[in-house]
Formats: sequence, C-alpha cells, structure tokens
Amino acid sequence: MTAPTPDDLRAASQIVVFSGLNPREVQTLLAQATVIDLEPGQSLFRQGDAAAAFFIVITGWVKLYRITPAGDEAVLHVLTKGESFAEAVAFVGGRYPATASAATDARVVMIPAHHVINCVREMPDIAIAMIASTSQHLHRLVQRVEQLSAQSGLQRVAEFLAGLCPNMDGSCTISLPYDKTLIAGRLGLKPESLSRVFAKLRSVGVDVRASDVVVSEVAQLRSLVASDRIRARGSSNGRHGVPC
Amino acid sequence: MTAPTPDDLRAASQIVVFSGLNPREVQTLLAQATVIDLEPGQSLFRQGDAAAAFFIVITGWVKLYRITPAGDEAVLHVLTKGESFAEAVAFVGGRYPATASAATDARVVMIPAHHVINCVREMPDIAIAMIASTSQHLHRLVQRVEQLSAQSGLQRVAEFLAGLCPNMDGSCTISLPYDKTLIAGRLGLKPESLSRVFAKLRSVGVDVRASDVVVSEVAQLRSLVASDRIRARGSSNGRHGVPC
DNA sequence: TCGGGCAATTGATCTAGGTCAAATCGTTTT
DNA sequence: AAAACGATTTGACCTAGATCAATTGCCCGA
Repeated sequence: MTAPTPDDLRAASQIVVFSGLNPREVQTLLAQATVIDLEPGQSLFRQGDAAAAFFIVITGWVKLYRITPAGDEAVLHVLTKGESFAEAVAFVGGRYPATASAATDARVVMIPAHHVINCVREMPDIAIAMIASTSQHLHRLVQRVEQLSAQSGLQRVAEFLAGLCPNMDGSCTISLPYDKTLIAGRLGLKPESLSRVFAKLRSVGVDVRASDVVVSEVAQLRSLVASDRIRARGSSNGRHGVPC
Repeated sequence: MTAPTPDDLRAASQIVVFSGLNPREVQTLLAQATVIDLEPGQSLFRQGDAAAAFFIVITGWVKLYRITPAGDEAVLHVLTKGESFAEAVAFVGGRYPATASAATDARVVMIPAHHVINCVREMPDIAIAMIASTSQHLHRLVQRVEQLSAQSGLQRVAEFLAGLCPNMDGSCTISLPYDKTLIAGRLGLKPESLSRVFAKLRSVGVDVRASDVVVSEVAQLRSLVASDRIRARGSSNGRHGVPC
C-alpha cells in the first residue's frame, strides 16, 4: 500500500465514476487515494467486512465473488482497468456483500470511505457520480440474473465471446482475458462444461486454442445468444438429421 | 393517475429510501408525487423505456422482470408495501433495465425524475438516501445471483419460505404472498418444479395447502438452505442420523 | 347448479450440466 | 532432462429440473 504515482492518478481520473466531475473534484477525491499491488489470490476485502473504502482497478483483473452457505463460490463480476467497485457500500457504510480478490497480478487505487463522505458535503456532484456508477452495476447484475435464470450455458458463452469481439460481423481473432476456470465461474458453469461448450462451438466456426479464439463469423455467434440451437455439420454423419 | 391522499403520503414518507431524511425533505420530495392504481398485469414501464420517474409501492405487489432475447421471462424482484424501485435509473436519466407490472391490484406513488433532480440541488441528503437504497437493491441482486448460480431449487424454496417465517425456530403458519406461478418465477423455477419441491418438503414437516403453509420446525427448514439433503420421512425425529 | 377457464398437481420422459476419474499438455522446479 | 504440478480436456455416468401431457381442483359468471 503506497502513494499513487502520477500515472496511477491519471489512470484513475479517467474512469467512468468520474466522468461528469470536473478536474478539481476528481483531484480532491483522489487526494487521499492509496495504491495497492496484489498478487493473484490476494484479497482486498471479504464479504461481511465493514466497508471502509471503494476501489478502482488500474491494471490486472479483480474478481468479486460470494461464498454460499454450502461452501461454493459464485462469481459476481470480474473487473479490469478503469472499472470501480464498492462505491455504494463504502458510501453508506454498510458491509461488503462480496469478497474481492485479485485474479492476476493487479494494481488498484483505494479511496477511503470517510474521505468520500467528506467530499460530498462540498461537492454534491460526487454523490451523483456515485449513483450513476452504482446504477451501472445494478444494470450489470440485472443482466446476470437474466442470463442465469433464462439462458443455456451455450448462450452465456456465446454472449461472453461476442462481447469480446470488436466487430459486429465478419471474422475476428480475440484472446481470452483470464483463465478458463475463472471464465467458467463468471458464466455459472463448471470448467468441464465450459470446455464442452467450446467444443460444440467449433461446429459454428469458433475455434478456441489455449487462450486464442478465432471466430469465423461473428454474426453467427451473436445469433446463438437468442436461439441456442446449433445445427450439426461437418463431421460426416449427423445421425440426427437436423431439420431446416 | 391522481393526487395522493394523506394516507398515501403518510405511507410513502415512512419507507426505507426516506429514512435518514428529515420531514421537510421528505415533504418536498413528495410534493410532486402522483398516485397510480394498477390492475393485475398492468405495467408501469417497460424495459428500454426512458426512465422518467421512480416509484414507491403503497399496497399490492409489483413484479420487476426482463424478457430475454429468446422470449422467456426472468423475474428480478417482487415488491410490496413500503418498497421503492428505479431510484437510481430515474436519477441518472437512463433507461429502465426491466419491466415493472402489477402482480395484484396495486397502488403506487410515482415521483418524477426531474423533480428529484431539482430537489437534490438544495438537499444533498436526498442523493445520499438514494445511494443507500440503491445499495440495498444491489445487495439483493447479489444474493439472487448467488442463489441462481449455486443453490438448488429446493434450497431456494427453503430460503424463500424461511424468509416468510417470523420466528427462527419452533413452528409457524404462514401464507404465500402471491400465486405459485409467480413464486416459481421469482425462484427461477418452472411451476411444475416448484410443485414437486413443495411435495418433497412435506417430508420435513412443511405442509403447503393452497396458499397456507404450516412449517412444523422452522430451524429444520433453515438448515436445508445450507445442506439440501432431505432424509426420508422421519418426521418428528430430528436426529441427525448420517445417511449412508 | 352447471360449465368454462385457469391455476396447480402429477406422471412420464428428456436433457443440460454436474460429478468423478483418467488422460493430455504446458510450465515450472530441481 | 526428469519430475511435478496445475490447468484443460475427454469419457462415462447420474441427477435436477425442464418439457409435454393429462388430470384435478377451484373460482366465477350465466
């Protein structure tokens, strides 16, 4: 835990939470920021801890997850450069509802809750910025609930990959942002199942080799999100005789 | 859509979003409130609509849900008396991420977004109240993601029922707050599956008859949330005999 | 009281994913 | 380079829950 470098400050000041704030406000907020370097697996806070700060990821990946009463892990979100988290809880001084830990080497900026609260008195815009960013988190979770309760694993994987593709159609090559075990968790699947889904996707021109993915037809991938069904093809005899 | 009665105002002023605000602030906020009476199925807004207001439920039940690309419905939340929703989106002027419609006859208070924003300029505390309440919504969704991605249907039903029981142990009689189809949706199950889960629960002393539920041992119900396994019909013999 | 209509249960399958276990493969350590 | 490790894949299985279909029960209007 050290003082932030100018680079850190520059990175932090450009993130979404702060859009809408003027430079002076941002600077004031960041005045009390500190930087934390994390190794994979190291955690920032655990679910149930009193919320004492909120965070901004500078580099690397940070995983937010919960441990269920039965001991399983449910991944809520995996964040990277430019994303912030725990703004709202820090603000209201509750308890973190989840655990945050580094999925890779990571560098995060930490802003103490008490400081944010002090700042708000003089600059109400800060509160508005926090609401905006919390609203986005809400939206993301809403989408996650939708995915989990009404989409198949294949659809979730397709949506995830499609989200990584820069273009809407044509072909592209992307690389998986973090390891497959974590991707599986992020999508509510077991690693084995993720692996099998990748295998299935090969038949629609999605080729996963280690962490490199070649999508030969992005539009087709996207269409899976809504429809799911993959028609058998390629391998000689699809004994299923798939209909039109 | 009419002006709120004194009763409405009284009900609205006691809700969670407003705790932390002083009476004058609450009154100012409510100055522009209107009341809407809904019949079952009628909707307040649809996902994608521009967010123009936020809402407080006075009576009845309101369902928040999304329609997936594939056309299925994913229930996000079912709210009742004293609960508010859409604060954050209204505040930042985005689009509603979900549809809200009445599950029963319902009466809700609507507060226009522009008015909230005006109020905030003079009373920053309002922004803080909004963050607090949004933070709770976040927390709830986090729990939902956890449930969906790491709990069995039986565990979710047990947790739901346990949440309705006023006492932590002993026995109690409760009544289901809304129809079973909606409960099923709320728990990410099909009605048929919910029905079967109820049947299973009968073997641990949970008796569901129409919308009346008799729980003979609340503690046992709660224990299911973490463990799931139901041992065959030993009704009153609460011994933890290890199954083979 | 009768019958339509819908919520709810129940039975009979089907299947996506989970579980368990073994085989690969790429890295890292010694 | 050999050994060791972890991450990924694959195969064989099994279970929770979905699906489809048939009843049953209940409320409501004529």
